Amino acid sequence: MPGSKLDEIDRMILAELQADGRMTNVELAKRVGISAPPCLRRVRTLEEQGYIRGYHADVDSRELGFEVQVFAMVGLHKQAEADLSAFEERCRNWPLVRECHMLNGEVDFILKCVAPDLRSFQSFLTGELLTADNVAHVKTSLVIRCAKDEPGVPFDVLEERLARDA
Amino acid sequence: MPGSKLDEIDRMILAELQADGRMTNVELAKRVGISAPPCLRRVRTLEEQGYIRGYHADVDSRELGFEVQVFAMVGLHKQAEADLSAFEERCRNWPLVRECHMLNGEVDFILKCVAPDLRSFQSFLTGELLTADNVAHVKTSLVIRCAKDEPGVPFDVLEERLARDA
DNA sequence: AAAGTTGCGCAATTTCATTTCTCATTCGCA
DNA sequence: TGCGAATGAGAAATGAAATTGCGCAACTTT
Repeated sequence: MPGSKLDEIDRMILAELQADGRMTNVELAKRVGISAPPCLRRVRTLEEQGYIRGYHADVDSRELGFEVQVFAMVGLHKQAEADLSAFEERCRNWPLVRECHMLNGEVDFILKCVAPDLRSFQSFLTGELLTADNVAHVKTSLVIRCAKDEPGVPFDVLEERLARDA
Repeated sequence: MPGSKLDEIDRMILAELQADGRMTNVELAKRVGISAPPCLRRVRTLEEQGYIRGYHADVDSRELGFEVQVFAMVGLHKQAEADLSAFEERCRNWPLVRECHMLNGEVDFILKCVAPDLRSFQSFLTGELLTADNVAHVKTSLVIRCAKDEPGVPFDVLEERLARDA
């Protein structure tokens, strides 16, 4: 069933695959201490139950010519659900917007954007984002450098917490 | 050599592996239209040259009990390089901080944090972040919901751009 | 305590990854 | 124009991994 609890081995599997998504199943099985077939069954189950959403290569966007990363804080005029959804849908259709999170507080959304250069970002900003319907104000901040970028779950914190609650 | 330009096939490989990092090499080769051995060689080369930084399972942190996501805007008192680096190093050692980006403008850093619940985030905020050396002010925003989360490169934009420049 | 359920490991089969060779194309250079 | 050398593709072979089927043991449930 969806929601059935994970045991120690499942969490180890998730941690290993988060760290290296292309690990072979036999290597994974060795690391978590069971044989390959049950290990593969567990992985499939974790995928079906949604614990694993997918696997992705981590591609260096700067190497590919996307030199610019920007965080954009967006405020809307109206915040009825229909307005919020409409803006989210627009974000999903803007390829330069890679993330769109709705926030509490004065700012309604934060967007993480990429662009080949400052010029094309400005073009997107003035031509698309600022002129989009219902957008009240946008404050942008250029990313100077990135000190840490590890999307995912801090499994060490999770284990601590489980140990404490036990 | 590092820096040698990518051709059409290389970009297709990157796009495919970004979309599905566990694709088998034969499937990948079929999709990009070459045979398996040269395809594997290209993948290895892309890895060595740093175009591919790694592969990761996309694990659902909410399913694992991390209910809370927060963006934290951090300002420091002093911004000499040593001060900036020191703060970055601290971020790398905080497991709840998953991303740390240095920004231009009034805010010095933006952090993306996760936590099991609000209480443990508040505890981190007051006990660690706010009391850390050189931290002047922190403004936090809770993530209400996430409309888009697709880290990586918009390959459609890349291809457009290459077609235009050609 | 018997029956059902769950999950493991072993063994066999299919599929894939990886290496090795050979061949075609391209480019520099005489 | 023609001769290597280099680059990169495909074909075949080999070894490793993924996947399936099955039996067994432990734990629940009744």
